Amino acid sequence: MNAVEIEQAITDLAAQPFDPVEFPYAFLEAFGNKATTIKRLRAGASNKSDLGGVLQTSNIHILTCDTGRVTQTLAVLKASPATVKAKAKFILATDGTDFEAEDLASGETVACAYPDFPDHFGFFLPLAGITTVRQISENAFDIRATSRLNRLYVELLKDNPEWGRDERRHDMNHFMARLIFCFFAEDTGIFGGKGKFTETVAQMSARDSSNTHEVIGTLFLAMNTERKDRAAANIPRWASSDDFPYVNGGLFSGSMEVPRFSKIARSYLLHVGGLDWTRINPDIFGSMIQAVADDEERGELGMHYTSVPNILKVLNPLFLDDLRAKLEEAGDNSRMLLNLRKRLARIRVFDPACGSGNFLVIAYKAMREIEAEINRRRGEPDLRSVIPLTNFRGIELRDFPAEIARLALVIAEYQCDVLYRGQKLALADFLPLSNENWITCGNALRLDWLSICPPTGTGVKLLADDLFQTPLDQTEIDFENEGGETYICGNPPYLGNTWQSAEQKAEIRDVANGRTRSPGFLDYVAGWFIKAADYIKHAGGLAAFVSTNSICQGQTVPILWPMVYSTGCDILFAYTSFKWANLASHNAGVTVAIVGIGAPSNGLRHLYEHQDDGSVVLRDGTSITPYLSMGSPVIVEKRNAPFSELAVMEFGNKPSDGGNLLLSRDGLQSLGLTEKQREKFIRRIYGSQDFINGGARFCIWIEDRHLSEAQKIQVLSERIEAVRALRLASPDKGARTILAKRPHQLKLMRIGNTHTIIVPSVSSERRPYLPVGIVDERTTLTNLVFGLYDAPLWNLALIASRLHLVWIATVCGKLKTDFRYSNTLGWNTFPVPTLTEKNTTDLTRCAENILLAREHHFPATIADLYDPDTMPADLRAAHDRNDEVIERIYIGRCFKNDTERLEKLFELYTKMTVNKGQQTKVSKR
DNA sequence: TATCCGACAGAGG
DNA sequence: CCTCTGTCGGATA
Repeated sequence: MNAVEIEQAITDLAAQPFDPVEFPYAFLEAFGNKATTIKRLRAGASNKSDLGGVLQTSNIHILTCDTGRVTQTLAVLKASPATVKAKAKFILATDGTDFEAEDLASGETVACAYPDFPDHFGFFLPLAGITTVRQISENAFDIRATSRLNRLYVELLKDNPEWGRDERRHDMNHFMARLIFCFFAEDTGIFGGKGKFTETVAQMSARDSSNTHEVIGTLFLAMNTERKDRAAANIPRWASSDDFPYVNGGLFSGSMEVPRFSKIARSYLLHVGGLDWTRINPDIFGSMIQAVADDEERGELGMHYTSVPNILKVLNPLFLDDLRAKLEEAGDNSRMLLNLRKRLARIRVFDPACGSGNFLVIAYKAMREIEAEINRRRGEPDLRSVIPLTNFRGIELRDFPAEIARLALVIAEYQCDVLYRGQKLALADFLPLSNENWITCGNALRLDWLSICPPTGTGVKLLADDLFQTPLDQTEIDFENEGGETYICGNPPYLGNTWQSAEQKAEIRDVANGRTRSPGFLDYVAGWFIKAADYIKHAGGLAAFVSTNSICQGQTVPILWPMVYSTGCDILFAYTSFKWANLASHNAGVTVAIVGIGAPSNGLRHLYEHQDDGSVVLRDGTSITPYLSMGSPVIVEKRNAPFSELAVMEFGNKPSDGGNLLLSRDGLQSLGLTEKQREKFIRRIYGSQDFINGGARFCIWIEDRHLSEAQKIQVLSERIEAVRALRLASPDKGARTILAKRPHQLKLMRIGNTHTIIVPSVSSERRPYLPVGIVDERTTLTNLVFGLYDAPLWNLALIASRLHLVWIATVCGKLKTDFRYSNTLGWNTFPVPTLTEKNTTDLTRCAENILLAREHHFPATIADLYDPDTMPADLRAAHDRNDEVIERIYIGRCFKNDTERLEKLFELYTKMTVNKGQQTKVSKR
């Protein structure tokens, strides 16, 4: 169960009549305990209570009691030896009127009226195993609001199905945004009297809900009508009082239609309104409720939000750090403080993938904080903010988040005013809302950013080819940015090339606009980097995005980065790969990097390197490579053949067999072949898994000349036919046309004559060396490993070196942060000095020693042997020796560290690409 | 034809 | 459940 589901469950529980016997079980069930767990507690088997209550080991001790004895009961629970013995985290006592609980670890307590205990659900979330993310209990309000709005939304769509169709979705979303505004406004004093909106709806609408939509519609109309015009508009007195001011700002203009409310929907509405909306966090809340309007995402309601610290990883280096440094520098100098304030007023923040606006909101809040400090130092604490909300611009594809983004900014502005200037001044300046809409709903890759975020005073015209896509009113909004700065930021969508729609591919191709031959390889997020670079070329500014880390790896680098560099942009700062946490259940954790680009300046570049232990180390330097390492930008292009005398490395066999040609050990047994048949028709096959963890797989291996003989064996011919059928049905043209004609074989039929050196394509980053090994002439490879067929052993020594690992880790792609080997990107590009005969002899011996050391530990697997915590000393020594021999060949001594290794490799690579010119095609065996 | 990638995916503790 | 670590096959050039 996720937090939203739990909130719903305990809200339901609190609404039911109190049953002292059932309550403990119902409470535990609401927190996601399984029926069987509850059953065992009921039966008493796992109930450790010594007081007649319910005590779940390592969780909670619950005791219901007679009226008026709650406090005493809690004390009894605390004193109970069973509570300690069962390591309970919480104790809870209630009589159905009062409710008290204590978190025994922190000593924090909750005491409230029984019906209000769901307000404290965040307190109990550890019961559901939700402890890892602190934020969720800190933002309990946002989850409750999300949960209740979701119920309302779903209920309304049930009653008004036509509002769920595409053409009415916007109306529905706009309606929800209006409601949220009203809930916020009624609790923050913007409307007269706390809870005035909800109260009015409750009073004026019939209990049977028949006229709820009319009451709400009337209130909306009032908020869209200036006082002086209300009489003429026939607005009834109850809606036209001072309690409901003129709001507008586009929020209450447009269609005034309100969906019809069932009785249930009406009660949900009143329920949502009952929350204390002053506690809303516009940044968190916004991204949580996005899912409300998304049919596919609704199952993970409240699970997707970007954490504030992660957003600051973008915003701080982008411009906030600099502003704070200037504030520091200004000290109490009134003139400098004034200049800084003037600068703040002209800063624009532009998020071209703004979602519900959390980057914008956080940037806005941070700037207000700086402004407030300036005003404090200048003795002007009451001064109206000079930071215009309209300078926080966004583009969002989805309608509902776009609505919410603007609302979130409006709420943030009000909250900042209250915080820094006081409630009274905040109220005085709040209404009416500005009429402009600074959040554009549309496709950021199709819209012209220069017209949505136009640089003023530079005379840049709209780009003609995008003009037709741009809503005209966007270009008419004045920016208060004369002579100001623009900062582009955000977390755009990532989508690998395999998963993009034709539409999305076309967008990327159009954005690249002929500047690369291979736009088809780019991740969708690359479009934002290219557009940002183009924007900066015309209008200046800086940009930083959270991005899948793959844009700084492997094949993407030579496609994307030359394009960005050609606009005159450079990487100014970056965060290296880290896991981007959200709470979605099946989310394995996407690995991201943050990259900031802009016109080069003389200033230092900042590289924030994530270390293995989770800490971040900041390194300053003059240049950052597109692989996010320190150093001048070298770009490694893939090659079809190695430099110099390295052996040829080939891709493994792709089965494309639907499991018919590959066999487990058991599968092989069950074929029931004779010894002779096995000799002829079966080979061992290795994938990465098989090699690293020591599995055993086999494959059916039928040479063309043995085909007719194989077909006489029924088990084989059945499998061959199954493969033929599968390949004929494949969406892959190659599989249908070529592979289906030889269904008795894997895609390739490569196998060594004497031996094969193999390298797994993906392996854990924890290992200190790349796993590489050697297999015999009866063993072939899947497409998950690379093979050097019959290659001299010294090649293995090179692959097993620290030097090679550093190269692969830098220039190849990654799967999350794990090593992903590539022959074209990593092996064929690996720079090696010319090797003498003595060199190869020495290296061969090193390779043999490594293999021998491994054999001493038979039957340990590669995974066992190369576990950094338990790697055997003799194997480590063999590798040390190997590294020493290799590094002497490179520079006559050992390298000091990986940084030096990489520098040398890039230097050699640059030399070799210049000397060798274009690669020479080497014929394959 | 060869091969890079995955807002992942599936196994295991 | 959360942690760990590499399958599999489509899309590309």
